[in-house]
Amino acid sequence: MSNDLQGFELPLRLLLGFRMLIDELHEELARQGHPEMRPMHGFVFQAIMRAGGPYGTTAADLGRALGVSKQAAGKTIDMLEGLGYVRPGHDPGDARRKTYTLTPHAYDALERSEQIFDGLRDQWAETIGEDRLRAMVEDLRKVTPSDVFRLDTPQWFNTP
Amino acid sequence: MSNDLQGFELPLRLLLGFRMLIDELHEELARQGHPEMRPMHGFVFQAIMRAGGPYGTTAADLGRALGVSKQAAGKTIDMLEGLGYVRPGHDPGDARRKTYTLTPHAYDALERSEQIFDGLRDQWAETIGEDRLRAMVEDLRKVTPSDVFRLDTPQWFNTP
DNA sequence: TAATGTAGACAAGGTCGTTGTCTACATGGT
DNA sequence: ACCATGTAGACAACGACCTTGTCTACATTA
Repeated sequence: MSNDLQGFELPLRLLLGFRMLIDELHEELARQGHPEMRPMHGFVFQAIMRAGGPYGTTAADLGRALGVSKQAAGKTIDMLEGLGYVRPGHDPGDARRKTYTLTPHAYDALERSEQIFDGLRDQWAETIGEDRLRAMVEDLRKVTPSDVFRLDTPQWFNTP
Repeated sequence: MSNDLQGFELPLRLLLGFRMLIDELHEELARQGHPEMRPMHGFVFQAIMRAGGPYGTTAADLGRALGVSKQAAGKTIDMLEGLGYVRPGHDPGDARRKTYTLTPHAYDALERSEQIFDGLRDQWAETIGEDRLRAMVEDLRKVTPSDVFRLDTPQWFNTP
């Protein structure tokens, strides 16, 4: 390998780096009591924490945050509810809204993810150096948008 | 934004960096006569060049290279043939093999992609410095696998 | 109070992947 | 030379997940 890639190498390495981290995260999460979590779910949890109002997030909120239809977001929520990661509530100020909030089980997954990511970060720092890793993140911040959550990424690979 | 991300930031920035580059690539490719190309196709082209034998690549070859079934790979090839990016041939040494090779139109897309990526790379270098960009790629090489092509990435987001 | 907009439920359909089956051809051991 | 085994490709059924469209209940604003 590593032949006539040139300009292709930068994007490819970025994707590979991402996939490695996420794959190792989920291997470890599976060992720690979260075998059903999918790569997508981490993003969904973040979106549920951010997108909704004070009483939680609705399917419509989530759909907008993730760039998918409210129906698709609703199905994701159904699955997460089945897995025990979200639970339904309601908004006392608006009888239409069927809100969802993260359960302790979801927060457990988030905390463990945080720790696992920290461990992986340390591994990278050992390999390339703490200063270089810090520089990488800093540089990436400069060339990527700050409004972060727009995750229609799965099918995005197959768009026009 | 940029609040309680911590360990999440590294993978997130890697993904965002990847998406930015690929999105800008395809915007520009669309302007340059390739509006039907999808993010996935670049990987498929690479795989078609690498995976097959001297007479071209079969659907089964492509499926193995991409980590999908031969049927799925076959459908992708059908689409690419419809778009004029691959054309069928045959392997004189094996009558079963229905091979495909890239057309000049596909090579045109690859050359333009190369140029566009170079331009984007230059933009990044202006923002963060040529040396820092070089360091980033170098460092990513150290922490990512060298056998690069395994692109079942789309649905990968939604695996167990 | 009436017009307009949004949440959620339900249904139909599309895209793209999967597995399973069948036939034609290749290959390697006997 | 022959036969068992394996693989390529065509065809079909099916499943996961997304979409659009429609309908009703509730909110909001003129």
